[in-house]
Amino acid sequence: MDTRQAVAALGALSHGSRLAAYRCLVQAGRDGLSVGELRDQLELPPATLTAHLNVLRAAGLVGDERQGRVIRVRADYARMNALLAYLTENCCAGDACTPGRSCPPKPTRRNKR
Amino acid sequence: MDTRQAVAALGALSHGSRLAAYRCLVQAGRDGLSVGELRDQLELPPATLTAHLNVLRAAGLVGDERQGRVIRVRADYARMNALLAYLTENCCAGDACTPGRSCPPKPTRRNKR
DNA sequence: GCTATAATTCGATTATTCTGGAATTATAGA
DNA sequence: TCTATAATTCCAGAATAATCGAATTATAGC
Repeated sequence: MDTRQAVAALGALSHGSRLAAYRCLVQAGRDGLSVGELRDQLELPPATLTAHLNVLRAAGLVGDERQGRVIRVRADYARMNALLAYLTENCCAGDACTPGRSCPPKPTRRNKR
Repeated sequence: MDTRQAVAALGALSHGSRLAAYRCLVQAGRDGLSVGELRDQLELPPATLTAHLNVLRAAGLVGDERQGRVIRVRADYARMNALLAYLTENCCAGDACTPGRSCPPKPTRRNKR
């Protein structure tokens, strides 16, 4: 995972509704949830939920599969692991921190966020 | 760490410049860096850097101490550990995930983000 | 083809964040 | 006290994100 992807993943999770959605999906396990089930849990209007899901999708944190009329959404565990690994490697805390990494070059003008 | 704090921390890190700043501070270790040193590394205008630092401060990810004219900024490792713990506990990935947690109640109207 | 249901995209509005120049505050040293 | 330096706050404009009703697309079943 590179910095760009980490920023996208962090941004995707930095919203109460999206974090809640992601947690529901993690808790739901391998089968995930349909969009409708998620909607019942989170009580969001359809367009709003879709917008949030699109952010999570773009960040690669969830994947989905159409099953007939229903779209089943799943947490992408590998992605979350990659994010945790990124944070641990690059932003790790306390005594276990490995020094010696160079300060990253400044981000490119576009897409800092 | 509660959800509110996690959202704040994730939001603080979800920006290229702030993530870069935080990484510089982690890499700098216990002594941290002065704001001026950070400015040299990141090449940001003073007001912009201060604004970003204020976000990191509000999220509790960095702390600072005035030393004469200079303000020395340090990464708060405990906070990052708490964030990693939060993500691991609530959004953990793959086979090690502990099921059985309940889907969180929907966030309050104000301050979802 | 028709109807019903699931979910999305479209489009417009509102809210929030980002950015950075200029003015301000804080401190050190002469 | 005066000057210089460090960093901040203030403020406004630009950019981006959030929200969600209405229209649209996709699919199933008859």
